[in-house]
Amino acid sequence: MAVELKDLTRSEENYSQWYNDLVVKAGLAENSAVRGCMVIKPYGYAIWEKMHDALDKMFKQTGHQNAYFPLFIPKSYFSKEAHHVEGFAKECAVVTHYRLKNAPDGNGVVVDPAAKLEEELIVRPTSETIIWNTYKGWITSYRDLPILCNQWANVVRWEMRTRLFLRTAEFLWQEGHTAHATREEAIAEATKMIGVYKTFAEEYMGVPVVVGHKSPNERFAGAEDTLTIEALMQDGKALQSGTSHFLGQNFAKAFDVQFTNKEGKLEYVWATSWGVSTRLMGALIMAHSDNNGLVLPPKLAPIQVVMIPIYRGEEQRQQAVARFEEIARELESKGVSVKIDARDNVRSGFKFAEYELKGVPVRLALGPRDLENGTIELVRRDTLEKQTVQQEGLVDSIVALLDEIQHNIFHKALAYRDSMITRVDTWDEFVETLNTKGGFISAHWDGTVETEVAIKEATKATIRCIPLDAEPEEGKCIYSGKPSHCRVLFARSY
RNA sequence: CGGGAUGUAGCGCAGUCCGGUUAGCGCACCUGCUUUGGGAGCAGGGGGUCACAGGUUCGAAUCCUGUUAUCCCGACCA
Repeated sequence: MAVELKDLTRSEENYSQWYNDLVVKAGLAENSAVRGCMVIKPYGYAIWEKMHDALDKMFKQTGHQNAYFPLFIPKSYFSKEAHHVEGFAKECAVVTHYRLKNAPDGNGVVVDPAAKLEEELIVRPTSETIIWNTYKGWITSYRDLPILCNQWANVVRWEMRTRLFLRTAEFLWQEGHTAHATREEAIAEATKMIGVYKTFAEEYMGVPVVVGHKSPNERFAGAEDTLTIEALMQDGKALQSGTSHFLGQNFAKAFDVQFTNKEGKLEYVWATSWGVSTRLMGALIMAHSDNNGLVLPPKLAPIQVVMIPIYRGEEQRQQAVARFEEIARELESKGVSVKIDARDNVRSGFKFAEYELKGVPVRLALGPRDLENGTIELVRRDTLEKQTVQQEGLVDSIVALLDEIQHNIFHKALAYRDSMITRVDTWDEFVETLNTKGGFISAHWDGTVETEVAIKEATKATIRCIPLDAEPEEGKCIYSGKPSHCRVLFARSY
């Protein structure tokens, strides 16, 4: 059971190895035997469930309802929106047959050629097409609008290279799909939902994000505008953590979804879609972890407080556990999730290390010395500070401490992120910053795809976003020298 | 699909160049005793189709040929 993280400096090339090691050893996930797919283990799934629950609540508070649409999308639906197909065609898993039969040579089974599907089915890489095909039947009048649906589902994108949580062939996500009577309303919806993501990332995950527009080149296939939240990982690379798309009337036109407006005229419906995925788990892990393992924000920690009895002999063990049970009941009554680890087959030091690896925010240890003195040992995961405190008033101070840890984790990440946004005005500086410091680079861009692509080819850096709060500022494009009206954020990214 | 590498116990590896005892080490696992306030110690034990197939040889983890799988770097991407 012993686990040991390689003590790697996180700014180096082996960051990805370190990340992988951490994910596996903390018991979050592992690669499965199926190519590019991942097994999410119970502890990792518990964190995802916390994310799911918090997000789901936020969606409902903003008026959305959950629904469910098919996993399989007929190829013909898929091809109706030209940009959309183009964007996803290269990474689709396709179902061509519906039956197997015993192999003629008696060795296992083979695909039955007689069971070829007349029309192939695409395993959804995203559900716009199947949903808009369905919405067509739901919408005839302005009275049917808006439709505000969300779906929790798995999707499949056959990526060339995969990485636990960050890019797997199959991943879990939610996708919201809304239909509106006006352009303005749809834009407001897309903006509202990227705001929900920002709130979630910052207040629950403790991960600061920049909200902005994607450049046309990075836009979702089939969208008129893509809004994104961009987070920064500790190795200085950016991670697109959630997107919200204003789809215009593209899908309504592709699927012929029209409604009669108040004036009795036919109009195409306006659409949005928005999603976040298990990739958020990757963001959570990479934004906060240290060389002792995960650091989980209390709001997403499956176990917020772990209690480890210190003892010699069964009698002392029972005494410590009994006291812990009292404290646990009190904590639970205040909504704190606790675990008493009374295992007798590993030593306490092992447990300390294990819960640090798993990122449990607060750890309590209680032994004979404490029982005598009315004290208890308390360690917070974010700073690893250890203190011996009075048992009296413990529960209230833990509740307050969890808040403080949540706050501290976010502000630490925020300070780092802010220190990693560099304003740059020349190409040399741009390249230099990218290669030595990393992080976000705030620079002028002439607004053309050619320049964006050229910069990407030269440096691997892409425009992460055009921040929503970007101040208008006259300047010259970092690459072409042509005039620019505001700064955009560049970074190398996952 | 290009370039590079690797398949030896559950995991991580040595051994391969230069063929030769019963294939080895660390971790994990099992048993016992002692331990228990930061990843325990000692003793004993179990676990192998050396990726697969063929070839060379008295003899192959080691040499040759083919196959296959995985990983890394590109292209692709939430």
